[in-house]
Amino acid sequence: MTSSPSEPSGLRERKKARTRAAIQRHALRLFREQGYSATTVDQIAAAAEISPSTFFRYFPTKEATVLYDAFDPLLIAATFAQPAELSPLAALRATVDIIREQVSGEEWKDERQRQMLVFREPELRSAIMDRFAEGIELLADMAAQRTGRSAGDFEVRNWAGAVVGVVMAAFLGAAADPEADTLVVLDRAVAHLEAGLPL
Amino acid sequence: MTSSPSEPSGLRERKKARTRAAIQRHALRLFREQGYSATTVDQIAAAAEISPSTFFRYFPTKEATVLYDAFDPLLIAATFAQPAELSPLAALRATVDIIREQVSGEEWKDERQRQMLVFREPELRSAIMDRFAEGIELLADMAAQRTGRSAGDFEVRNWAGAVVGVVMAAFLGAAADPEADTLVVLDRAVAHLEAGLPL
DNA sequence: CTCTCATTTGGTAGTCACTATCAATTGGGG
DNA sequence: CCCCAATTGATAGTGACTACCAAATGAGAG
Repeated sequence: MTSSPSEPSGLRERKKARTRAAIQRHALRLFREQGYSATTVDQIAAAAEISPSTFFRYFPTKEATVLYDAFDPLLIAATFAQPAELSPLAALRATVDIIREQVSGEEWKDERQRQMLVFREPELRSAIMDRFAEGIELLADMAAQRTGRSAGDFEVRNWAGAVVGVVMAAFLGAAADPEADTLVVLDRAVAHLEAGLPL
Repeated sequence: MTSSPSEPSGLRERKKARTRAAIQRHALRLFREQGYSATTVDQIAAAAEISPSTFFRYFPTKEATVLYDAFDPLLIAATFAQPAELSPLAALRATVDIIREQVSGEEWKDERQRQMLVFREPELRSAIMDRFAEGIELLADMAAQRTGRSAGDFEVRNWAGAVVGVVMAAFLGAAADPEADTLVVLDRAVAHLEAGLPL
């Protein structure tokens, strides 16, 4: 993985990337050690050896250091890339499988840490919940495309809401249990939804 | 310390209730007139003729002035009060009907205003999304009670997630459309979910 | 009716996230 | 080697929110 858009690759860019990574690393470490709200931006900046001003040039908010999800764009791209003949739910399931294959154990361990932090800290949780709301739009678009309906269609949006809700419950549940495997929980959740949510 | 709950008593309590209502009223008015983030707590306090210190004695945060939902406890109580033989979804539908009957047109108009504000303002939206997450627990409890399962049961929680997701989508959709009737949208959403979310 | 006491209030000072701005530094191309 | 543009740090604010203290006030006791 080099660079996504044009061809930047100067020494300058590499330094920026390193600074960004350092900020994020120290932020996560401090959050883990002292808790999220007990950690100030100044502390993070000091640990990363930059000025507080510079911190805000790399991240718009303190939240953003934890909230940025590297897998999110990957996940979205993978979902849209699934063969058109798959049903929306089948496309989703295929996406979960892709993540399982492509993400290394090490990466996933870090991601789990991040998830537990985000879903437990109230301040962070409300922020991530908002992203779930955005997820409804995304899923509605995907389902609309796959079924030939409009993205504004009530049933499409309602379906997307249900899927997001089920995913939310899965993440919330997985975050509460340190032993849980998010992907397995996600699989069960989709399967149960597909079966019509029998109780 | 004689009695804490349900004290209808003195002039002191009435004044407090009036102050609280005044803060909320002026806050909502200012938010509507100038926007949420452009309104400062000091402005609200000035409008309500109290000091900023006093503002925070009545509301823990600026958000709280809009976020408190008077119908929420009513709704919860009504749901749990439904006959035990109703299925969880039937109990939910019955609850929506109760709201429709019990809430006056005037109250509902105010509530609609509040909903549109909360679901459109990003800062407020993330806060309300968090309450939806809490809603999962609530619904899981309700469904667990009604089906004789445990509240921690995976399928119960997954079902609750789907319901909350569908309600989220309904509110989000209704907030985006000034003409929409939230309760009607809610009815359609539950019906569609009950039908197994066909696309 | 008045005295006392607990509650309520306003004011002051401080912390922290975040914004705006400006001067100094630094990397890179010519 | 030098100049330009990007990057940085420092300074000064704003606004939400907390901690604290001292003045005002309602309510019950005498």
